[in-house]
Amino acid sequence: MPRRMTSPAPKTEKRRHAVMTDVARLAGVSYQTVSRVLNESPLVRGETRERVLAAIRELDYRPNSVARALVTGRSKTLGVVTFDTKLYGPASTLLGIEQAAHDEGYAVSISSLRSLNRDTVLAAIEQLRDHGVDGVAVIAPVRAGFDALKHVRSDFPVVAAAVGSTASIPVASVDQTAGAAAATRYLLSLGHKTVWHLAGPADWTEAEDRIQGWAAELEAAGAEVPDVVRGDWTPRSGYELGERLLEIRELTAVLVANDQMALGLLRRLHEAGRQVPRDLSVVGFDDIPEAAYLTPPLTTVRQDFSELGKLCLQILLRRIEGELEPTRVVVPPELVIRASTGPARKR
Amino acid sequence: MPRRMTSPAPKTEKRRHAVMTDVARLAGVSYQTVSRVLNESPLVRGETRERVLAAIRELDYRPNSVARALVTGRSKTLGVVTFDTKLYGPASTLLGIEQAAHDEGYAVSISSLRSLNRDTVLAAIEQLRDHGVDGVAVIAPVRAGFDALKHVRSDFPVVAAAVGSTASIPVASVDQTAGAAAATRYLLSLGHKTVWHLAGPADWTEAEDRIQGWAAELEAAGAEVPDVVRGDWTPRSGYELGERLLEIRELTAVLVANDQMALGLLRRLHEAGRQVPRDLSVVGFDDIPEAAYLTPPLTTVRQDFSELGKLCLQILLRRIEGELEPTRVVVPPELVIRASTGPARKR
DNA sequence: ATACACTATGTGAACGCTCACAATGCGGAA
DNA sequence: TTCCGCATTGTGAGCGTTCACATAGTGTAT
Repeated sequence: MPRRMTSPAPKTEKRRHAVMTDVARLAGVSYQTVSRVLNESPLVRGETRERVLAAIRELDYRPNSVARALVTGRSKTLGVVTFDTKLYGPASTLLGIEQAAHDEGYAVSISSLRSLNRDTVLAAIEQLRDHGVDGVAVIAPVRAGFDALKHVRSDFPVVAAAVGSTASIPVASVDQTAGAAAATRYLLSLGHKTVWHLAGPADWTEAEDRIQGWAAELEAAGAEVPDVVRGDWTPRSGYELGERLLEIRELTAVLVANDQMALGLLRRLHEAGRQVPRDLSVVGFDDIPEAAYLTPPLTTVRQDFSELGKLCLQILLRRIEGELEPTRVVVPPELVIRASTGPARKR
Repeated sequence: MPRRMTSPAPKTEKRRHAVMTDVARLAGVSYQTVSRVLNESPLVRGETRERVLAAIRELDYRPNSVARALVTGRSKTLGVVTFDTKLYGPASTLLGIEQAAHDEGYAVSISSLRSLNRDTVLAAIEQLRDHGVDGVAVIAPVRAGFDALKHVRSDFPVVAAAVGSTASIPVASVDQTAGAAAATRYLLSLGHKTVWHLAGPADWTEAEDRIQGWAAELEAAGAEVPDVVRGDWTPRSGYELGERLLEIRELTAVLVANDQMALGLLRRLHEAGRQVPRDLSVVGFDDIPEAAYLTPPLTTVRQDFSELGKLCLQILLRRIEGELEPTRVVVPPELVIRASTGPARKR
């Protein structure tokens, strides 16, 4: 029985790693019995099990998950496709998914995109699949990413995190519309005639959802719906677009689509000598850790990203188990009132 | 030759996935020739290669990396152990490693710790190893994490990112000492008698390195070395410890160990009516995207985390290739001067 | 011609595990 | 006693690759 490395052992090389046969031999059973113990089969006599477990401990045996994956077709590994993990939202969602996955005994492979379009998302999913993952979660809250998911072969489990609202694919998301509406409602309740909106990029579905919630709330209140101003999520864009907002005479309240832009805007307003919230109220979105310590502390809509990640994972696991219908789960956001909002100033 | 799923096919289930034998059959060669084509062996006639490639395309054949991993013992997957990926530094480093790894054809499995000590780090590494990764990078810039690495069996490739300076293990790090020294030197050059330091937790090696750089620079300049004040990296702690700093009469300049704490401190100073930089100069560390848009824009020490990630990966790959001696690489930081620093005020 | 070095391709085995089924031993019902 | 069923264990095969070696084919120095 010629092994790859035959008996005339070349170096003092110690046995790389114990395998199932080694354990079986030491315990005086067959490899199959070892396998049964490992898989917690009830068909093993208590005493035998003990003997096997002892052998496992003695040899410091670790099951080879690659071999197991080969035969079972399940790797107990999940893939996550992300974009721009420096952003607080994606980073937190990833973390949520990852920790939930580990709790369920899954490893997590990530693939972070540099550019985001249908092809890159699709390619990343395929690559993960080739690496043997059992399913993939996509944190790509742009329309392109969401389109991509429709093109994944339907027998491969995929979920989307925080992708927009109109989808035929399984999705976990924060209710952006409700969040934006709540913030808008709050500002109106403070006496503001209307609320401006510094939005995110048009291809981000969550940006669109926020616009929708904001506009709907204004309309419901009979308030004017101003044109949206588009930023790109960065503090820089908030700063630069502050310029534009400063020109608007009647501006008394602005809903900003994320905290980072709000931060840039706050800076610009400060430079222009505008007082927040005396002259102008500002609401952000996300509740980044910094939000409470800005000047002034930022009123914002908190998103529970780790909850989102958890739910996302649950959906994915169910799909892996074979559930077919696309589940959709929504996490409610929460308005956190701090010091950047106040009553409308007298005109 | 009984296959698992025999000819009396149960459902209209189409063939799950083409395998090498299918390609071989279609191309009229043996599976081994297909393997050779896949592995770019020169021992294949051009015409044969073409035929095989055509068959691969036609069947949409994808090599099964799990099977390959089983036989080669290489999975082309790397593991990354991280802590608190919501923090800007770790998140960015992870991103750097991940993207560099993908460029090299490696997949990346992550494991993010909830608590950080020797056992959790070790357990995470083992778990990744059990899942078949070829090597592991640890982003755990605390002493405990670094201790853990010394206990990993030496035949398994491991690198540390940004772990402190005294190590017998392969490490890529930013030169914290130099960064802190540069910032301190700059403040002294502005005429400040000495510089206070709001440091990070004592078990973080980068916190200690920064303290060391700061203290050394003060000593070199013959300046008094005040007691350090300890924060925990959060904006909250910067805010709360601001209280303590406010009591110090002679305080004119403070070096804060990261931007988030600096942000909290700035907030506290603002509340207390202290003007930055007129009354007090503040320098941060990291250059988070928000730093330029704080009030005032923060002078800080920029760390190139993605470069760090890249280097980290290179070291890891070299180890996987069999390099033995622990390489150590250092990335220089950069002092970014903005508006939170200025000349010392008259006492 | 005969051997000798290639080149190009094929065959058998192994990686470490799980699945399907066979084999063994035992107690109790017939 | 004889047979059946059940609990327990073992055997053979196969997952989809790659590695090591064997074989066939071609040209060329001897």
